[in-house]
Formats: sequence, C-alpha cells, structure tokens
Amino acid sequence: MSTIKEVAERAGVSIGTASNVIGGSAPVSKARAARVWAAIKELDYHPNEVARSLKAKQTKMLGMVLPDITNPFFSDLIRGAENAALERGYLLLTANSDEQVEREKRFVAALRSRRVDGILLAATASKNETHLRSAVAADVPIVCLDRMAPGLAVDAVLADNVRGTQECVRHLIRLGHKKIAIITGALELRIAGERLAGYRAALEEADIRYSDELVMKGDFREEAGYRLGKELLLNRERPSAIFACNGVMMLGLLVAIDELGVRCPQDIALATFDDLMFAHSFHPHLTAVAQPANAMGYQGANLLIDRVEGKLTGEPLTVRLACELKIRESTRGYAPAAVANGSPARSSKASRTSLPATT
Amino acid sequence: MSTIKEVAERAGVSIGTASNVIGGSAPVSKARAARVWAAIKELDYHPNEVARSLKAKQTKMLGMVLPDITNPFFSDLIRGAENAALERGYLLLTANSDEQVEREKRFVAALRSRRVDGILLAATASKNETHLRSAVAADVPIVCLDRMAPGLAVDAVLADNVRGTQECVRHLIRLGHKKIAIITGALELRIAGERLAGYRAALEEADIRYSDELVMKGDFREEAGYRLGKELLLNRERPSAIFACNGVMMLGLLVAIDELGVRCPQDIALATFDDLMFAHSFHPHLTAVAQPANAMGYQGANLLIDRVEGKLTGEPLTVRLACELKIRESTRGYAPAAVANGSPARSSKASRTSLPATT
DNA sequence: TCGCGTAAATGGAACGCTTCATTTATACTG
DNA sequence: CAGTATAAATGAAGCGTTCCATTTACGCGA
Repeated sequence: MSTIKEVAERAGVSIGTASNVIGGSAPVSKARAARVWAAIKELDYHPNEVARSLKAKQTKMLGMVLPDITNPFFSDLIRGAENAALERGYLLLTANSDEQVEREKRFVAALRSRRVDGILLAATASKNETHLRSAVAADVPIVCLDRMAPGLAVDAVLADNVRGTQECVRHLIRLGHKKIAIITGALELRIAGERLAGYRAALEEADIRYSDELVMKGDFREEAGYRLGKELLLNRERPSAIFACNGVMMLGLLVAIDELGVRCPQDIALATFDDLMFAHSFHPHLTAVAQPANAMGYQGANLLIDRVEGKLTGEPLTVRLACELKIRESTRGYAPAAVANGSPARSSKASRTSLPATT
Repeated sequence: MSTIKEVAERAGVSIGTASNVIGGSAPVSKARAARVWAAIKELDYHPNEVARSLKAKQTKMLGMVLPDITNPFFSDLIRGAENAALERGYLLLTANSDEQVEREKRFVAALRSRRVDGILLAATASKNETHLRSAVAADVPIVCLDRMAPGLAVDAVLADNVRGTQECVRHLIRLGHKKIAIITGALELRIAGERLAGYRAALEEADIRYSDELVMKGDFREEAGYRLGKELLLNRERPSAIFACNGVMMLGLLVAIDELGVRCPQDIALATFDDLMFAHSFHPHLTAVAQPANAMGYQGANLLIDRVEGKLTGEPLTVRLACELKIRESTRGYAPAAVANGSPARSSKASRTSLPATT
C-alpha cells in the first residue's frame, strides 16, 4: 500500500501539496494537481483512513450492535441504517449480541476502542447496563433502535408497539374472538411490556376479561413460540386466536400448529407482530403488524449522524414510528359463533364471504 | 476519551510503562502495574485502537461485502464469519453490494482505505473486476464466499452446487418426473452455471432430453421467481416439477403458485436450492438443497485470518462444502403416471402411501 | 529595476500508540 | 563497599495523515 509520501515524491511535490490536492483543502496549481492525480492513479493509492482518523479524531464509522442479524427484522434494520450511512459517507461496523449482555458489553467496548463516531443499539435486556452508562458519560453518541435501553438518556427510534398490538387485537375482537391468547417477549424488555399493554388495552376497551392463563411468557425466540404454542393448543380450554409478539416466535408456533394438525384459520386464528417476508408467500398468509424496519434503521442512522456532526443538539429525542396492520387469511374464516359456545369445532367451515372483506 | 498519557500521569509512571502493563509487552513491577490498572479503571480508559492500528499496520478488522444481508442465506454466512472473527479477535465491517458492481467497487475501495486486514467477498457478476484485481495485486487478502470471482487467484469457500442440484433433480426423476423445469440464477455467475450443470447432469444420467423451454433464465431475485414461475405454470405444456435455483426465487414462485390456485404437491412438485428457515414451518414444507451457510462463513473467515496472520501461505485454496438434500412434502404425493400421459390433471389425488417414504 | 502584495508550495508539529535503545534502580558477589 | 549483572523504567522515534505557520515564486506598478 503506497503512502501519500510516495505519491508526493512521484509527482515531484511536497507531501503537504499532495494532501491539498487530495483533500481540496487549499488551492494548488493545475499542473501540479494533475501530476498528483496521475501519481495516485499509477500507484493505485488509497488514502490511509486510519491515519486520517487519528488526526481528525473521527473514523467515519458507526457501530451497530443488535441481537441477531438472522432475524429478518434486524437485517432490514441494518439495510436501512446502511443506506443512510452510505449517503453520508459512513461505514457500518455490525455485531450480534445474541441477547447476551456479556457479548453486548464486549462489542460496545471494542467499538469504543475502535473509536466509532457513534453507536446504533438494539439493547439486550439486563440489570447491568454500566457499559452503556459509561459510554454515554464519555459522550459517545448512541441511538437506540427498536428497543430502548432502560434509564438511558439517549435518542431512540422505536415502533409504536402499544398501538400496533392494540389495533391487531382489536381486529381479532371485531371478528368475534373472545379468548385471545398472547405469546409475549421477554418481559424485562420494555418493548415486550408495551406489546402486552396494547393487548390489554384492546381487551379493556371491549370489556373482555384479562386472563393470566392466556398470557404465555415467551422470550422472542422460536423455541418459545413452539413450546408455548403447543401448551396453548393442548389446553382443553383452547383459545380461538393467538397473537405472537414477534415473527420468529410465530415461526415456532406454526411448527406446533402443524405438528398437532390444527388448521388455520378454520380451527384457530393467528396474528403476529412483524411482517417477515414469508408472510406473503406461504400458507396461511399471516395477519401481521408490520414494523417499518427499514425506515427505523434509516432514521436512526440519520439521527445518530446528526448528533455526531453536531447538527442536532439538546435533549434526547424519541421517535415513534407507526406500524401497519396487514390483514390476511390467518384471521379469516373463523366462525365467532363456534367460539361463543365452548370448544371450537375442528370442522367449522364458516363461509369466507360472510366476513367483512377487510383487506 | 482518555489517553494512555493521562493514564500514565495518574498512575505516576511513564507512558512506556503504562503501555507495557496494558500490552504485557515487558515486565513491570507489581506495585506499578496495579497503579496503572487502577488508573485505567478510574478513567474508564479504552485504548485507542486507531492509533494502535496505525503503528501496528493492522486493524484487526475484516471487511465483508455481499449482495444482500436481507437474504437469509447471507445473514447466516455473516453469523458464521462473525463467530470465527470474534474467536480470533477481529471485528467485521459489512456492506451490501445489492448486486451492483459500482457499489461493490465503492465498498472495496472504502475497506481498503480503512486498511481492513482482509476481505470476505461474495462477488457480484461483472465484466470488470479491476477493483478486485488491484486489491489482489496490492496483497490484500481476499476470500471468496459462495461465489467465486472469475479469474481471480484467491481462496474460496463454496458449496458443491453441481452435486447439490444434481441430487435434488435426481430425486425428482426417481419420483417419476420427466418434465422438470428449472429457474436459474444470473448465468454470468458461475454459481448459477454450476447449478444448471447439476440439473443437466441429472437429466443426462436418466436419459431425459434436455429442453430449452424448461430452462427459465432468472437472476436470483424474488421477482424472477414470480414472473418465470407464472410463465411456466401458464404454459399449456406445464412441467410436473419446478426447481428454483435459490430460496428467494422460490419465494416468488410460491406467490405465483398461490395466485394461480395451483396446489403443491398435488398439481406440481417443488424443490429449491437454499433451506431458508421458513422451509420447515410453512406449507407446503419445501424439499430443499440445504447449504451450510454458517459453516461457509466460519471456514471462510478462518481461512482469511490464517492468510492474514501468515499461518497459511502458498497457492490459493478452494474448499467445497457439501449440501444436504432435505426431502419434504413439496415433492410428495404426485402421481408419476399422470405425468406420463400428457397434461397433468389438476385433481390427481395420488395416494401418498404409494410413494416411497424417502425421509 | 526594485519592492510589494498575493498566490502557491513547503516543512514540521501533532494525533495516541508501540517499540527499543538507554538510563536508572535493585540485588548480588567477592 | 565497590563493581557488576539483572531487572525495571524511561524517552524518543515513527506509523501516515492534516493543518498551519513559513517560505518561495510570481506579476505588476512605480
């Protein structure tokens, strides 16, 4: 890798001059500038950004740590953030915490050592967020995405979880469901609490009694969806609808449903948070609360960069992005009547047309 | 952010000594070392990796550029690579090329400027890979993942595409299918060619005539699966089975099938490259050629780091990883007889039990 | 032809760290 | 106690940039 010194020598100018033509930081005569550019081409010179960063005290890199890139929601988040970063000349250093605080801690430290200009964070649940406090104390700009780190005074771009869930459950209620189960996320996570709150709110406004038995405490992981789903389905008091608090748990739930031979939507209605891409190409098409993942990443990164560049100052901001309810097959064709009087008949063939066409 | 100088001052030692206790590069008396550690804790000191990198001429960062992180195959790749990187003390700088050479070029340049120690690359199709050649010429270690960049003398970790496809098509043939269509990837990509070759090989060994009409040239994107799938299904000479050359196109194909009311596996058999996570939790469960994505990333990163650290020298290596054929519902229940005599009956209800139980 | 003002080019300090040649402190031996 | 071997601590150079205070070159009017 050639250095600016070599470029300067080859062009027959001083290092300072070379730097000036590259950075456009001071006027250079046409002739010399041309010689410098030629040298750059000939040597295939790539400015050493490491040295630049040292001098400039900024790396033009953003750190991003989130639970699991393998979850399509988060990969969309990344894409959004990457686009914003790219537009503004930053690169993304990503890392997966796997919901382990220790890993998160490790990555945050590594990112700080690398002197990233700021950090995008979908925090993991923990009682010990000292690593985050210390980062904030050290003035490392942080923007929380999707999940707020509790008690941290930082910017955040979040989905309107309460509203999103509430609307979806309200939709189920409107269809006649009264026994609606929910598989929650890890309740240490505020986001999980919010979704549960949306569920409660919907029940409340419809005067439906909230029952602990219908609330299965999950953890946002596929296995939980499978296990808790099975539990719900095997219960003699089977609910007529199940709401999963994220897409990955719904995946597990679908496996459970399949194994038990339960049919959707005839035997049970399903709805879920997250509109993963397969929601539209598989059976049953899932009614889903679509989060604007890409937009969240995009806005989050822009917000962060605004902070980094001092274009935004003052109190931390919280942006709430609305979700969109996508009504699909998995909440159709269920006969409310069958629900009302006891255990649902497996073969209930409620005519589709009798239901409001709510697409 | 505090510096080592501040740490040294607070501990009452020289900078060199502080550096020695941090790096363990030279013996330091117990008492002083303790004072240094204390100062580090008190100041919440995070060594400036930028300065370190400048001095050491290595950043402990790996670049990774691939087409689209949103494709679950690639996010698995990343996870694998990240695990290897983490184990060996590296961080991953990821970027999505979106199959655009220009973007790829831009990222590769950015990564080189950042002086990453090496690059993991799933190359995009192009006739102009000068950016890669110049990187190789500059001794930037590169390992290709999934897709080989044509004519580049670099290491690669690839799937055994020919074999994987061949086995799957062979499976279809064994079920009695004779009219098997394939939706290919962008044929400029060697990987797409390999999968097509596997298809041809399977036909050949079964003495089935290769027909251009059954080969739909796609591009690995969902839209292609949808469009070409529809074309195939609307053709009066509808094939009895379709093989999609990647999971994302299969997604599109499923939409097409759904729209046209074609049932799988009764009306048509489906099989696909890539075993995306939804293959097991949705209907129809898809017969798939599972690529060891995670292992690919893991091995690729390790290979790259071996090169970076000089633990591996000499000629470029190519590692081929075997795929695994997962036989599932989407290739069951189809009556070979119905295929043999003309257009398949939509309602053919071949009994499942009459077919070999090939799980 | 000499100064002078402006524009262009240069050189060196500094960024935070590691490394290594020196210097300083400590311990041991005769 | 002097002398020496050994261990520990220090200071300065250098990594590749940028930035800025100087220096150099140039054109023009008197």
